[in-house]
Amino acid sequence: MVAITLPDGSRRHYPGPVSGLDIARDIGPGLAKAALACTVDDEMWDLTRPIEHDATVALITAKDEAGLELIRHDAAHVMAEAVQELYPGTQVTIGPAIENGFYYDFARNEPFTPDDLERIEARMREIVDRDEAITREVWDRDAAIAHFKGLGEQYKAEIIADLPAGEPITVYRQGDWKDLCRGPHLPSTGRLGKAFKLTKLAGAYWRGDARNAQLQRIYGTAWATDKQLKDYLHMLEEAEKRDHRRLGREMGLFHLQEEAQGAVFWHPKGWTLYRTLQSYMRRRLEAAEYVEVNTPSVVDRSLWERSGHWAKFRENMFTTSTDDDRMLALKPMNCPGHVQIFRQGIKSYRDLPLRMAEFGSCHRNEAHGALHGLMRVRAFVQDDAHIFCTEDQIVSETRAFCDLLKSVYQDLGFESVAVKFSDRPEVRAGADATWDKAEAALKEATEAAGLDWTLNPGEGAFYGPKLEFVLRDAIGRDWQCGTLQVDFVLPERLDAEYVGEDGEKHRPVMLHRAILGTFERFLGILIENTAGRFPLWLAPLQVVVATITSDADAYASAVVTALRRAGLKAEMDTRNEKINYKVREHSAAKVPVIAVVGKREAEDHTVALRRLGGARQEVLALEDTLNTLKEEAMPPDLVRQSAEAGPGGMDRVA
RNA sequence: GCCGCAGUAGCUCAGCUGGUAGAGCAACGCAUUCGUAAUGCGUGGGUCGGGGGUUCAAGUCCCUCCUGCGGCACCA
Repeated sequence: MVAITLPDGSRRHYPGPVSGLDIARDIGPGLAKAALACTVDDEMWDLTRPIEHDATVALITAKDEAGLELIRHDAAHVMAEAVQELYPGTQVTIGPAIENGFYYDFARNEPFTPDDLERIEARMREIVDRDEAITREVWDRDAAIAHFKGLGEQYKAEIIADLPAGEPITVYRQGDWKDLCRGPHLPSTGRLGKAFKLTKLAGAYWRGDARNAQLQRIYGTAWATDKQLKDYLHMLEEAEKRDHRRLGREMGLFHLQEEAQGAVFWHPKGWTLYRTLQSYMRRRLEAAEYVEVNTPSVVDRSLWERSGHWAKFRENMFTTSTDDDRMLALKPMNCPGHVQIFRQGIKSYRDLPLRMAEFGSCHRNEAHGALHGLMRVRAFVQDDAHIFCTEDQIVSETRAFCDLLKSVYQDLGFESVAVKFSDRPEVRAGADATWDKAEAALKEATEAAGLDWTLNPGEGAFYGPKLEFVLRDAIGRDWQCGTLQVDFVLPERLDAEYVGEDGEKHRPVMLHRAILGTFERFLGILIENTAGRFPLWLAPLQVVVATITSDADAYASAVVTALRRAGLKAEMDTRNEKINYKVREHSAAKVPVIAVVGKREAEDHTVALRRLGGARQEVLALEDTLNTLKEEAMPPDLVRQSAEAGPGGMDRVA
């Protein structure tokens, strides 16, 4: 007897071994048709694999996230089968499901071309039509190695040889094709459906190691239904329109050119945006009791040798030399400079925590292939700061930092942030007890700030654990922006010390931290996140006053002057064009507010306001317009400040 | 840095198997004074990414370098 418990708690009894498919049929033909796999005691199983003991079983369909993952994984297998049919001699390696799709890495001497993708996709559809049964087989390890070696599949043989002893070696057979795979899989290739598409071709190193051979990776996307596929492709097209490189050009924010690879030419509007964000950050840091400093950009090699950068970071540093042969380097980070300031004079425990901020211009010679618009540049400015504190202050400082970060992100429109917690790596400096303390402090503080985090095991810096705050760009790529790193090493190397309560000298701990990360990257993300429709307080051009006919030119000029006096960034459009044309153009340029003035407005001293994205207008008296827009354009931190000041403190009550 | 793809006017792109560059938008000029997402007509604009080669002839074919794009590796 086998007793099967279903998710709703009901129980079914079977005389002998039973498969997920049997159970599904038992429940109903609809489910039998929809079921793709099942979970047996929370472990994913093939639908046809016999269950021999009492278990809790849940059936998985394409509506489940797990079902979609199965579809994607099968798509990878079907693609591999198609590739091996079309291009004999190609070796298969690995092919997992990923977010939105799948890939498979192949080893083949000839490169695949975009035309090949079409052929492969067509063959995949044939394989789906063949509806080959997919069956699971457990093999003997040596037999499996011999089998794949015999086929010339060196990579597969290597994978099997590296599997931990005791792990069952499962081979999945679909038609005449076999692949080593942990599974599970769909019952047959027909179940995959045809809502898939091969999307891109790329190189990828075997086992992700640049010292290994480079394989050819084919990416695809796969979905349960054609509609889902269509929606996804549409979403990608839409996302492309908000690419910050495109919007940067269209909106006249910045440009890049080959003579200064990886460095940004900020145009007036872009630089206004940049400065607005920087002013905001500066106010936030000041309010959080940071002090701001500025340290040299070009620094003698000897300092970098002492800090350890010369040994660890040399490849990424730009260097220059003087006539007397001194070797200098452009700073890639601000930290050594900050320690130099800390070291001036004697510091007491009373000076700690000392929060030292700098919007310092840094340069790193990033690998050519790593450059990417504003997201990965060679010249950048961080909202950088180093907190010199005692070990006992790590918790409170981290907590304060997480709170500040959360508040800043919220102000800038990011409600949820992915937080990665990277703990001790194998090779590290510092005693285990110190690491225990630092890791516990980081965790506690992150949770106290209400941030959800995931563990990134062993990925911490050699000098301490770190938090990474990751934001996502328009097409789903993740970029690390904020960070907090606990550092026990640099104060030691650069000999930072303070006098404690006990009168003895002690080493401070350094917390390296940034919220935005770099202004460049953050602005790239911000442009994509807002699709260029910045909130009024950030918009580099807030209002355009557009005239209907030249009769209103003088009044328009008065309105612009009044707006500017009220602190708004306003421009005037008195061109001899129709109002339709002007509205269209400024809307396309994503100007948040268009103030239309014609004869009527000039006579009544009013303004017809049109908001970006809205189709309606509201006619307001000029005075009201000024007050309304002034309020709306107030940066969020100042809004809070004036609210705290209470009624009468300032105009605005949030 | 590695693999693949691409580079034609400010932008988006066309230019078949080699015969000497084209459209739309933008810009500029003229006309139009108009009530909320494109007024009409006209004009100018290109060493076809750089260099080399093949050819009577190269945007088109070959080599090479540069840059960009998509991944991979890297991201202290």
